[in-house]
Amino acid sequence: MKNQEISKIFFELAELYDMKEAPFKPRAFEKASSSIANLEEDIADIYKKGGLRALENIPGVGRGIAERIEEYLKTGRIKEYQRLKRDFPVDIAELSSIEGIGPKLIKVLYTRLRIKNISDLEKAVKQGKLRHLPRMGEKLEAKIMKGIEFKKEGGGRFALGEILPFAREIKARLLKLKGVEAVEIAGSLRRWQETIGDVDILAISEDPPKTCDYFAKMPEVGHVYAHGDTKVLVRLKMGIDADLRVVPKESFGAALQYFTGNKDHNVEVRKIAIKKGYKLNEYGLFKGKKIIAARSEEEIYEKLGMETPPPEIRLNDGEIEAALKHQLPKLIGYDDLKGDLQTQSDWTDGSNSIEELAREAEKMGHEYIAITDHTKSLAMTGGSDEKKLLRQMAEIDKIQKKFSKIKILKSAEVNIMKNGSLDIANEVLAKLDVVGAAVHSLFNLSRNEQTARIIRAMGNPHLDILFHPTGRIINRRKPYDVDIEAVIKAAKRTGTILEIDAHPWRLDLKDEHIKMSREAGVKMVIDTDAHSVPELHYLEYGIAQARRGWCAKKDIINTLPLKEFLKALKKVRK
DNA sequence: GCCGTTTTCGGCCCGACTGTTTTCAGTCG
Repeated sequence: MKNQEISKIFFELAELYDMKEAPFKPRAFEKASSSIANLEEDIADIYKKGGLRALENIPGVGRGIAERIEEYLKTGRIKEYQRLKRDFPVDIAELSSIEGIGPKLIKVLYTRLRIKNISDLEKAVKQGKLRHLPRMGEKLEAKIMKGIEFKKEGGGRFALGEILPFAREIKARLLKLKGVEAVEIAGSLRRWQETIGDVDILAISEDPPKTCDYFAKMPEVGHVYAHGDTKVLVRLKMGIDADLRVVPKESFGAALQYFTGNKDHNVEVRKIAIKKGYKLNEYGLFKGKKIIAARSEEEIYEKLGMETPPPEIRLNDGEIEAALKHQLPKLIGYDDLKGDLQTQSDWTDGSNSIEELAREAEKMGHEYIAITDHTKSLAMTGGSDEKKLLRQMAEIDKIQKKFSKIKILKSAEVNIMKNGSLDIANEVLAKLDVVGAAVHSLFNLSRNEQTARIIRAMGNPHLDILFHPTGRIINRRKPYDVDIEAVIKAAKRTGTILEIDAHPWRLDLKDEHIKMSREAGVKMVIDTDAHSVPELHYLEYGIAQARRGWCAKKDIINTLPLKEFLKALKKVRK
């Protein structure tokens, strides 16, 4: 797949044209670069199928850039890039990944000091050479050294689940400060993105400088990049950056709007404002100097003739068009689920008893909880064989007597074998209330084999739900190679439900697959994959994921009350 | 170089902070 190579070349072209102070071109290449990096499909396939015309359908790609892509696919290079690169034979992408280094500095670094990469840069910094460059001094030199160190530490993006609880704690602490009226978490956290690059927090305060001071001096802070009266930028010791913006009460909605959408969403919304003769910034929607709307997000979007898109979908991925037409879907709500369908008890690798899990689920207001312990071929977890499963079912009958408000569903997370068979006999599966199955082995099968294996399992009339359909673990394990479109088609054909695994390390299906499933008319469930009582509260991550996939309540089967839920399973069970 | 309810030319998102300046360029989000 050449997407990343091509994306990198366009990123460097953007920087190269920035060095030349070319107007607008840099932004055009930048946009094309990020748009190509985010493509799901192999760009070579797009070209093969539809030629230049198809390439031009990629956002930010016009005739000119399409031709450059064609050139690269045909010859393995782009002449314009090679020509420009002759003047700056520098690893531009690497250098600009360092905080504080942009195209102008890269240019000076090379022309004056022949710095080509991070290791050259590090040497020069250590020799104190940077401070003598124009508009440079000791402080900037130190800042760059810091940037190099951070880069070496890795940094990168964190899983949502690692950061959200932490951000909520900071929010709670800020709210306790005197004079602080409101605090909201914005940015990618408010959008519930599966990985988070930094933490954005907004506050209303009677004393902005004091609130900023508090933030800059929190014990978690490792380094302060910037500390003004209304804005603080820090690096937390855990390795993620965090910003605080203190904004006036009158413009809180505008600030929230400004700091929630991803960049593309915001740019589009601001363009709509301009078309209507307005200007939109973090202080409000303006006509000339006059404020038209600022207090709430809703009034801003309304003045722009739009519905307010839920934060989770503010990505310029179709939501703006839908909002302009007043055709945004009504997304599933955070209180809409009636039960959990994947939980592991201490019968296998969970750490709590069935009763403890059921008790907590009941407290959360669930109508049902499925106990889905692993099965025998997952030996390391003490997975159940048929006998153990039957024993567990009898045990659940006993435990059920202690509960009146919640139904404990007999279930299992059955293993899908290499050939696509399930590792529990059909006679026993037939006795369960609901059956889930998943791949836990042989992640390296070829795409064809893996896909065929999973589709064969879905053909089993006893299998209701395919758990974590792609097997990925965020930041740790890539999904196995599987044709997800084929899986979705098979789900439709066989009436198999696809899982949205809410566990913050999994979030599997991911948003675009959820969107595809929904469009194909495939039903889904959201469940926690909890291995302990606290993890039963992970549901919110799954709901957010479903919202990011534009799901309505009706797309998700476990929004149904118990009876209807059971009716929605495969016919063999009815 | 891209793009189109301003539609094939003439626009292109916007502001805070810093460091090095004596009015602003560069970077970032």
